[in-house]
Amino acid sequence: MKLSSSLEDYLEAIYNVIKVKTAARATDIAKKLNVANSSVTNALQILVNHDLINHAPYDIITLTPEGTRIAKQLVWKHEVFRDFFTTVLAIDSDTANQCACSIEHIIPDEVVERFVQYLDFERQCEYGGKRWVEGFGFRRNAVTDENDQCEVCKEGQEKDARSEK
Amino acid sequence: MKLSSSLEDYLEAIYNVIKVKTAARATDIAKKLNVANSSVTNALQILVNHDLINHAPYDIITLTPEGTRIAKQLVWKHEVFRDFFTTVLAIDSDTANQCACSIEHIIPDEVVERFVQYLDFERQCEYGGKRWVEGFGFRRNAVTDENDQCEVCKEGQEKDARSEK
DNA sequence: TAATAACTTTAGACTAGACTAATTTACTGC
DNA sequence: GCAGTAAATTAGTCTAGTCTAAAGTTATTA
Repeated sequence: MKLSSSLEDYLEAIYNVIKVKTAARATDIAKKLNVANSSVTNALQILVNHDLINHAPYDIITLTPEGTRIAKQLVWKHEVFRDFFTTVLAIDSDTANQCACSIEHIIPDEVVERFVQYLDFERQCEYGGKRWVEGFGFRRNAVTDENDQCEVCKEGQEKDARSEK
Repeated sequence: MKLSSSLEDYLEAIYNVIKVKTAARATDIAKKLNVANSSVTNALQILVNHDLINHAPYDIITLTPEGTRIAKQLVWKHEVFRDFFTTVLAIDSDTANQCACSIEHIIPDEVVERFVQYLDFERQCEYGGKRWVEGFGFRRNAVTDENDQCEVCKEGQEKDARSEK
């Protein structure tokens, strides 16, 4: 039962509103997603049919366990991508969020896992960490001359040379 | 004049067919994109209206200069992402292509540029290159113990220690 | 408690993009 | 040069997702 990007957006928005307000109203979602109220009503009915939310007409909106599970997964993906874009690629936070928001519906779980592992490594690895350039992200601006070698490479090579003596 | 993902797919498919066959036919595109012939006809009319392809009914399909420009850009994005997924994250080539195919319509140019810079660095940097694990991609499996340090980090530290003596 | 405001839903229209079935056109081999 | 086949187009249908406008429901407050 694969949800469309659009329905995933609704579900995620509901989750995010509930995190702050304990229960969501249609208007909250409409504002958040910048769509008409009637579009929300429409989406809610579908999500109810899929047993992802609890919602009677004119009533508040809450998530079912399954809805919560899926929403959390979406939020997780969103955060992983936002993180990757800002931390590794040093993309500004608005663009990073926008990109995350669209690709989170597309990239399969296994691939997101790889992003997580990669991010973890970057954070744990001494050498990786050292190469992080404030405001530019991991390594992005690190290649500084025509020799195709960054400062860290050169340092490394010098050390290699010394330690091989 | 932003094209939809779907129209971009058609344009890219046309480009790829033309690369091999000098001119494309509707059936080629239909097979490539796995859609009905009539869907292709439909898309072609829109692309003609946008001056991205040359095509008279029942005739062959070629790209206009503008169409070529856009198609090339799409192919470029596709390749950058495929590269990133296979080379850095060590995703299998099918999945990598699928992911590339969907996010190429979404990620803005500036962000793709960052991916390129990142890939370039990974290829140029001695230390980065050394950490590439065959079959697992750059660094992915490099963190091997509870000390949160990979082999390369340790090596590096040992060298640091020796060279500081 | 009645009026009003705010919210929600319904009804109906529209668009993009796909499909099938029927028709039209172009090509190929005799 | 014509018959048969392959390809392309047209016509019409369907779905998902959006919208506006109107009507219905709930909540607030005088």
